[in-house]
Amino acid sequence: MTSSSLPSQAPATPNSTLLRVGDIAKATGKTVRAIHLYEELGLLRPATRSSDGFRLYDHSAVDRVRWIDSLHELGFSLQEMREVLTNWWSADQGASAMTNLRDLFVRKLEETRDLIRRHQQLERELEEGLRYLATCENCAAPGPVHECVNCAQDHGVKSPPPLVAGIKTSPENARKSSRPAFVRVEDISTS
Amino acid sequence: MTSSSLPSQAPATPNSTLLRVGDIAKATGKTVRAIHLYEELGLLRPATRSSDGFRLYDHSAVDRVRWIDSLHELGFSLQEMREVLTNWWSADQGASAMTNLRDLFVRKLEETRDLIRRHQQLERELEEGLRYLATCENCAAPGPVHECVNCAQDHGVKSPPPLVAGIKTSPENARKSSRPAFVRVEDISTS
DNA sequence: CCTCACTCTAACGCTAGCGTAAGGGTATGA
DNA sequence: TCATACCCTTACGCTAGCGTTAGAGTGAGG
Repeated sequence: MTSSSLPSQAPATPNSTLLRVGDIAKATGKTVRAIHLYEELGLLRPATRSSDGFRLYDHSAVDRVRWIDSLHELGFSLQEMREVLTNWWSADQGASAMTNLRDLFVRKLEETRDLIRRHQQLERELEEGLRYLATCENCAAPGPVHECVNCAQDHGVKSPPPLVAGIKTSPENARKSSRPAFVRVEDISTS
Repeated sequence: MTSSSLPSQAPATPNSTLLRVGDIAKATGKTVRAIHLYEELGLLRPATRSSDGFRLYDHSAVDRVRWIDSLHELGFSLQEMREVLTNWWSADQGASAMTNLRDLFVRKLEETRDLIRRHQQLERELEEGLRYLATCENCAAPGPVHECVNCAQDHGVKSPPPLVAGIKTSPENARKSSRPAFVRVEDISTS
């Protein structure tokens, strides 16, 4: 397919340790467009340009892009990342830059842990839903799906877990907002 | 401020168990606009309308909105939720509907666990970053921030963790894509 | 020599999930 | 009687993070 170890097609420049944008893209799994965007937003800059205008990066650019990716997963926006960078490099003393960064990390660590807790909660709800649905295997009154709303089966719990209850309520809610939709008031369960 | 226990301002209809869109909004923390959107997308439908055209919901609508919220946190798009609903209600037999739902839950459970693992990884990286930065406290050579790139301090690890390395590489990357930017090739660390 | 693979800049397009405004109606309470 | 608090529909606006043309240049291999 493509030449094995060379940067791309050509060494591109005497200094063969430089990478072109496509190389960065392949190395990081991003698209060329994304790399360009990061540059536009001030997150990344080629070390230099080749004579014909190609962007040339050194290897640290790969680290930078991976850094961007990690922070993105941490919920940072690209703008926030730019603030982190300018914040760091605008501090004249390393000590204060370090302190800022540490505070940021502490905040994000808390947020991350919070997010993990919320997802663990959702994990439990899914498990609960599955346990509930498992008892449908031996349903005492198999029938059309709309009868599941008034299910009398013993599912081991008082009421269906949220993730199941949300579905079973109010049948036929689908249908993309057409005419006013009329429903007889008597049909409404008076709860 | 607002009337205490009444649906809103008025009972709105003989059947006092019905809720208006504002009530649903307050009960779920969503905005009225969001509720309307859910309806447009076929995720929710008022049980009926009042004589003057107001949407009137029964209490199960609150469950439905909470359900939407949970699934949203699980990474579902509103479109996907609609598919889940139509999928459920279009199955004529409860058994097959249940099987579909269970498969979906299983898939999402895996995804959720995966996501938790990824965030735990990020959590570790943050902690690692903090441990690294902590050793900056007793920096042997305090100075301007750009010297941190060649830090000779013993941080207890061979190389700075990714979240720190990504920042320290290539200084001054900020500056919103202006002129071509020239850099002397000799300045590039040949890694 | 021609074609392919790669690059450039500039700029419009797109999805999601609402926000927000415009223009108009109803009902409650001071 | 008026102000206030709800509600309605329609429809354009907005942010993020790229995707996707368009139009043009460069170097290498066959």
